[in-house]
Amino acid sequence: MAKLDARLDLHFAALGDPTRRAILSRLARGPASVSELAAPHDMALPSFMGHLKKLEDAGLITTVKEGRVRHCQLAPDAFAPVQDWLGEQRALWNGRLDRFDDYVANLMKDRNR
Amino acid sequence: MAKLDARLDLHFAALGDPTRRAILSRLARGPASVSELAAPHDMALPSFMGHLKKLEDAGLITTVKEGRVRHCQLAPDAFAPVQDWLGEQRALWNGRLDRFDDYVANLMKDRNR
DNA sequence: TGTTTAGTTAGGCACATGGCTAAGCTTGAT
DNA sequence: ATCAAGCTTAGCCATGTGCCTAACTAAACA
Repeated sequence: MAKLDARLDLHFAALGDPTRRAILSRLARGPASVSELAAPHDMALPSFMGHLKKLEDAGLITTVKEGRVRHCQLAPDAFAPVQDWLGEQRALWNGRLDRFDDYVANLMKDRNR
Repeated sequence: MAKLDARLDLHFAALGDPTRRAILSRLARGPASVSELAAPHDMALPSFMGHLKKLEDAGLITTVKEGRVRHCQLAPDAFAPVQDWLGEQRALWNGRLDRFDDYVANLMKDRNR
């Protein structure tokens, strides 16, 4: 669980920045080089690379260097951990509702006695 | 778009911390007071309150003070913005957006420059 | 009325984050 | 052999984050 936690930390932290979400949206349309990705963002290249590094550290994208160009693409199943966590929360919430139903059911039973 | 962006920033940033995710998991089981929530976390109360504040600022939880006790609960549809964003990404990935949507997205990108 | 309980406010410290410039290093083109 | 393109490294700065302690306020209780 602790390992998963650390991964989720990186995932959510990476997603908590509009520049990085924009990069992901761009990559969802297809792979691109660093400078292609950087072009629409009014930011010095080293700053931009910092964002790419966080996305890669989080496992959201993968990059390969070919010659002097680095190609980037979305990682397969990039959002699976986030989806899974949301699913868990949903399950907890539903469990709560189930218990609430039980509670109400019991109340009714008691009342009818 | 800019407003949604800011909201997503807060959401994801709030989720990017294990303490705060634990709070949400606890609240998914039902409402609780501040000290009930804080009990399992080995942390000074002011530090813990900082986490609660971020969750509330992000709109993930709501709190009400009754007497000297502050009651906390999950906000209704707390995760909707995150779910929506993930849905969008999925749609992009699946290439489900038609040309008009693409056209609008590009327009907006240009406008924001 | 005095004490305990439950938060809150104030302030401080260490480290992370997000931005910059300047300089360096491969690779591809001329 | 030289120059340009495409990163990459190094180092700096301002601000934000996450934690702490100490002192405070406002209920609830005895």
